[in-house]
Amino acid sequence: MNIDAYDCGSVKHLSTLFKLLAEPNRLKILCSLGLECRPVSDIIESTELSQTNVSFHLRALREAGLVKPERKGAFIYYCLPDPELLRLLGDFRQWLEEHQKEKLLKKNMKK
Amino acid sequence: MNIDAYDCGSVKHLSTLFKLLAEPNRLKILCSLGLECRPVSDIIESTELSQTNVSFHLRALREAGLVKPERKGAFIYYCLPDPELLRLLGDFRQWLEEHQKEKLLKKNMKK
DNA sequence: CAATCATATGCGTCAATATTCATATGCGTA
DNA sequence: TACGCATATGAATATTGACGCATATGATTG
Repeated sequence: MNIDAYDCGSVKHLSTLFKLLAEPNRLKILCSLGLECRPVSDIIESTELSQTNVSFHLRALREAGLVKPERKGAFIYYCLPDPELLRLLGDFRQWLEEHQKEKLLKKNMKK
Repeated sequence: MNIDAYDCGSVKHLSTLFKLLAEPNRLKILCSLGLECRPVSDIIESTELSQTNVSFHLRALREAGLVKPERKGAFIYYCLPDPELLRLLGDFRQWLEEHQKEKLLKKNMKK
């Protein structure tokens, strides 16, 4: 690997994390949770996904520790154990917005 | 969508970005570039991937605007148009390290 | 122009992942 | 206990994405 290559740490672990975040419905779920804890039924309603599908994605997020389940009676509430993740998502979102402005700018300038 | 749901902006665009970053070899390429501009042959050498494969991933990154090609004679140099992306990767990496110490991502790591 | 080097692209294949349907499990209440 | 609601899981299918091979394109040099 090249001398001044940037150290991304464990590429494998990073990509595992990104893979989880790369699924639109999983992102939707994370965003619909926000900083609150919500029962699965809420998530199903706000994301408009099938129960099976929500459960499937929640499992992936849960096993990765990105969401934490907590039983309350018949319901299971899910929440983010670390809201810092939302900040990171926000950073990316902001970068993306700026980045796309530039891209549009370049496109328009060429014509 | 719920009232206090977190606004992740366009989930579709975000997930497209994460999908690009979720591929280990693409991450490798980005990291091997670092802040420098390098010809494809360099990338092939430092990542130890096949020429076809590097070209394949470079195309994806290029079309998303994550890398920028620049012809110099027979060579095509690639670089990050915005080094800020490396900072974001670094943030994630750091977040990951802190959470690794706890119990996060335990199952996905074994692979 | 021919030969060669650097890089890109079309195509086929294979593996991984998302989605649905049907069904199971766990909890609260009558 | 039996029943209904909330959530999870297994099997089957559909979709996506990575990779290699062969070949094409575009630039350099003789």
